[in-house]
Amino acid sequence: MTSEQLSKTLSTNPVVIRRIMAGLRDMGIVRSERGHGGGWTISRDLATVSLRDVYTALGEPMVFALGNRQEMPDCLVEQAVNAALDDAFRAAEVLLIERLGEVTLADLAADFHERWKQNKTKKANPHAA
Amino acid sequence: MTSEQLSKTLSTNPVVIRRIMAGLRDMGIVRSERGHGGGWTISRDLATVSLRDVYTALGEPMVFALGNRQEMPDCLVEQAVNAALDDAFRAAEVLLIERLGEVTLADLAADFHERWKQNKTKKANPHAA
DNA sequence: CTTTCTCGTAACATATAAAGTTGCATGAAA
DNA sequence: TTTCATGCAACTTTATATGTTACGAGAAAG
Repeated sequence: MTSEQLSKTLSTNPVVIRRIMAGLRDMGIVRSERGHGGGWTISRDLATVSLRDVYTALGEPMVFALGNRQEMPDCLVEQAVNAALDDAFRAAEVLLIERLGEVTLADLAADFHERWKQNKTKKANPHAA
Repeated sequence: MTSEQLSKTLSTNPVVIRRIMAGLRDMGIVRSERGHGGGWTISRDLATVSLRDVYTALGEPMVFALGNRQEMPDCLVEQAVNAALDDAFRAAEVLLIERLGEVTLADLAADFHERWKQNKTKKANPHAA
């Protein structure tokens, strides 16, 4: 698919798509081709790509909205608070990334197909139990 | 202390202090008094207040910077991704909050005093091992 | 009872970062 | 050589958190 097509599907802008896909391309998850007939193609078996890989490809963006704080403040109170929060945040982040590593894009595809079937059934029989 | 004093200590604005302290007050962690000689006082034993209580008092702000997404999108792909992410995020959040519940303000105070002593020693003997 | 000091709160302003946009260069196929 | 695509830099817009101003209300001091 082209960035143009993807951006319409996702209600955004082709350049935004390219920005995001660039990370995935550098990790070898997708490939891009220029020129006529070009666009984006998947270049790996979906079963070999985990959400953790995607997270890494996207530059490991900040996981937490909280705790966007100074690394080594002079304030001793702040230091004490940071030490406590760092422990907790680090533990939570480790668990999160571990979980992301357990889900592959193939899993997501399977889940999607499941939902797709459910959806068709529901549309045919809107009032079924 | 007054909001004015606190705001100077924390390099911010008195109104910001009041906004934040309002949550702590509603949870009974601090008390505010108006008028001459008023200000903020701690109203509970620090050993009975955990970081989790503070988190709750602050209105349980969003923990994660990622996944700021629609609850039940029409897009089945988005649904599948959300389901996977929700699992992971929920697990991480549970762990984080559990950890926050294990740290009391008294713990932080003790840690602060430890740092304070260290700091004094270092100032007296800057080149000690 | 008037002044002074404080919080409470709403409304407004500013700053920052994420998202979106424009423009143009580069490469590839028709 | 025209058309279609990505690559990339620079700029604009938008959203949100933070900071600010203004004023009302309560409480103590004089």
